[in-house]
Amino acid sequence: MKKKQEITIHNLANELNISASTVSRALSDNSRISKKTRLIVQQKAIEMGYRPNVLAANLRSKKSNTIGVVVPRIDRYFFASAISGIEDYAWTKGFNVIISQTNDLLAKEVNCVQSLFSNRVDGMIVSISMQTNDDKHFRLFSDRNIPLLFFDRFCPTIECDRIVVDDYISGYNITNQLVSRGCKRIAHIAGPELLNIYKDRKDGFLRALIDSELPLYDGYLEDTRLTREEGLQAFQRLMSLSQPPDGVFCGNDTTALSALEYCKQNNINVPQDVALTGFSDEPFSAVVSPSLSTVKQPGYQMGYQAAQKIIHRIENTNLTIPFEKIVLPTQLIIRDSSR
Amino acid sequence: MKKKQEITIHNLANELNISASTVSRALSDNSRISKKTRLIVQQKAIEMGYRPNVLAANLRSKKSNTIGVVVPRIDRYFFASAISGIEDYAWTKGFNVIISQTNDLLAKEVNCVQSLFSNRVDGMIVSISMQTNDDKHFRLFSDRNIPLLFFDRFCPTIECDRIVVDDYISGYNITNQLVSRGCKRIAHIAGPELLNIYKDRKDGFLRALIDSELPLYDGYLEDTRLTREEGLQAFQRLMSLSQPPDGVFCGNDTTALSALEYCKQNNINVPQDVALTGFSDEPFSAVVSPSLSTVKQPGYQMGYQAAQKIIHRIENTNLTIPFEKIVLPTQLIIRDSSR
DNA sequence: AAACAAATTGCAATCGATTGCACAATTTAT
DNA sequence: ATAAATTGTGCAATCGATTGCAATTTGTTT
Repeated sequence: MKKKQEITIHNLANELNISASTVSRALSDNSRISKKTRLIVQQKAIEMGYRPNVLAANLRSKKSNTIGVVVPRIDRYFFASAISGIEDYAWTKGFNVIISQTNDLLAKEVNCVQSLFSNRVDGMIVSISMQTNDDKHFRLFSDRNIPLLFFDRFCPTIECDRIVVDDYISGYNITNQLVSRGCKRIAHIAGPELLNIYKDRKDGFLRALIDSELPLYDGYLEDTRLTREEGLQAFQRLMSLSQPPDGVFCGNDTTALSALEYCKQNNINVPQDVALTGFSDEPFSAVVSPSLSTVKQPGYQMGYQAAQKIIHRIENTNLTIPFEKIVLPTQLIIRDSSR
Repeated sequence: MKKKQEITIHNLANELNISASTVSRALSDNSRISKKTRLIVQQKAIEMGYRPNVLAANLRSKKSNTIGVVVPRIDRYFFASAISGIEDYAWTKGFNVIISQTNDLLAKEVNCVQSLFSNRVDGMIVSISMQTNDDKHFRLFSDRNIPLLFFDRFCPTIECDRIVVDDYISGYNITNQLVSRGCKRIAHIAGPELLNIYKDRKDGFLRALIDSELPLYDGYLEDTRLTREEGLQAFQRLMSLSQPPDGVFCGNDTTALSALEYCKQNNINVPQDVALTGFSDEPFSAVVSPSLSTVKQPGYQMGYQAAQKIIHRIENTNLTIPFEKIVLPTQLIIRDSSR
C-alpha cells in the first residue's frame, strides 16, 4: 500500500506550471535556465521526492554508465582484490560495476560477454578463462570500438588495452632465487600454455636455467591446470623420480601449498630437501609454515588502473588513443620455503 | 569507422514490410503471430545482426533485471564467496549483479544504497557495515516494497528477509571446545556490538562460561574492531595481565592469526600455554601452524540462497510472501590451536 | 519610443521496445 | 452463401528524460 507513485519531471513541471524541458535543464543546472527557476525546481524536486529515471536517461543518451567485469572466479584473492580496485575507482566516477565469473569455462565466458554486450555496458574489463582459445565474443566489443581491456590474462589476438605484470621476468627471478640458494635440480609445475601468464612464467623459468647453466632433467616439467589436486599429483610424480628435484617452482601458490603439505606428510624437509616457491602471494602464503616464497602481484592496483584506463576511454570515445600495454611491477617475496 | 549502425526493430520492420509491433511480437515468440512470420522475422534478425536494446525494454517494462549487492569488502573471502554464490544463481535466471563495497563506512554505504536505488535495481542484497547505526537509506527500498535481503550482518530495525548463521550457538560451541580441552581462564576478543554477529558471538561465549561455571575474569573481554592491529594489541593486553588466560576465543580468524603470530614471536606455546580459536575459516586458517580452530560459515551457500530468495520475490511481487529468517548451519572445525 | 540583442522558456521529436485495442483476413458453422 | 468465430497484423500511445530550434520575455541602445 505504501507504494508511492514515482515522480517524473512532468509531475514537477505541472506542479510548477512550467515545461518538462525547463525542469530537465534546471535539474542539470543548465546555465540557459535562470538561477531563480533552477532553484525553485531543485527545491521542488527534493520536496516531492523526485528521483531521476536512470533508465530513461540512459536510453536517450545511449550510455549505461556501467562497466562489465569478467573474471574466472570471484572468490580467488587476486581477482577479488582486482574487483575491489575496479569498484573503488568506478565509484568515484559514478560508474556501476556488473560482475560475472566464468569458472574458467569458455562457454560461460562467451555467454557472460554476450550478456554484457546486450546490456550495453559502456566498457568491459576481462581476465580470460583457462579454456579461451577463441576471440569471436570479444570482437563484439572490439569491432564496434566499445572499450575493452584485459588484465593479467589476455587474449593475444584482440587489439586493445592490457594491464599485466611481467610474468617472464618474475618467473625468471624466482627461479634464480632457487638457483642462488644452491638448488641444482630445479623443476617446474606449469599451467596451461594457452594462457600468456603461464607460458611466460615457464619461459622465464627455462631461461633462468639456461643462464645458470643448469640442465632441465627429464620429467622436470609438469603440465597441469594448477589445481590443488593436479598440483599434488604432479609434485608426487616429481618426488618419485629416481632423482627428485631439490627445488620446485610451482606455477601458483595453490600448487605450492599442496606440495608443501605433501612434504609435511612424507617427512620431507622444506627447504633443506626440496625448496619450494609459488606465485601470487595468496593470503595463506605468508602464514603457512614454512612460509612460502612467491611473487606478489598488485591485484588491487591492476584493477584500479584498469578502471581508470577504461573510464578514460569511455569518456573520450571521440579521441583516438593508441592502445597501451601497461606492465605493473611484481615483488619477489623470499620466505622460508626457499631460504 | 567500423562503427556499424545499430539495428532496431523498426529497421527489421521496414526491411520486411511489416510493422514494428509484429516484429516485436515475433521476436518474443508471441503466439499471436503466425509461425511463418515469426520464423522470417527471427531469421532476418540474425541476418542483420539485430540486438535488442535492453535499456529501452527495461524502461518500458519498468524492470532492470539487475540485483544490487552491497558488502563491506569484496576482497574478504567470506564476502567474495557469497558474491560468487549470488552471481552463479543470478546468472541462471538472467539477472545482472551490480556490486559495491562500503569499506565498512556508513557514509559510503548510504551512498551505495542510494546509487543502487537510483539505478532501479529490482532487488538488493546487503551485509551492513560496522558503523551502520541508521536505517534511513534502507527504507528507500523497504518502504516501496522493493525486495531487500540482508545476509550475515543485518539491520535489526528493517523488516525483510534475512539469511544468517547462528552466531550465538557457534560462539557457544567454540567456547565449549576450549572448556572441554581443559581451559579454565578463557578470554574473548569481541567485535563491535552494533553488529548482531559479534554481539551474538560474545553472548554465546558468556553463556558457555556460565554453563561451565567458569568465571569471566577482569579484563578478559576486549572490545575491538577485529583488525589485525587491534587484535594484536588486545591480545597483548590479555597476555600482559598478571593472570593471563589459558584460552582465547578471538572474534574472527584475522585476530586469531595475529594472536598466533604474537605467540610465535614470544615463545608462547599454542595450545599448551594458551589455546586459540577464531571464527570464519579463512583460507589461511587451515594452513597456519598450528592450524586454527574456527567456525566455518557457508558463504557461497548464503549467497546462492540469498539470490534465490530475492529473485523469487522479484518474480512474485504481486504475492504477499511473509518475511523469512533463514538460518544456515555452521561447522565447528577443531584444529591444532585448541586441540 | 523604436529597434535590436540577450536571456529564458517551451514545443515537439527522439531514444527503442512494448502492448491494448482495432481492423483485416481466414476459417468454421449455419 | 452469409454470419460468426478465429487468427494475424497494424496503429498509436507509452515508458521518462533529453535537446535542437523556435518563441517569448527582458534588457540595452540610439
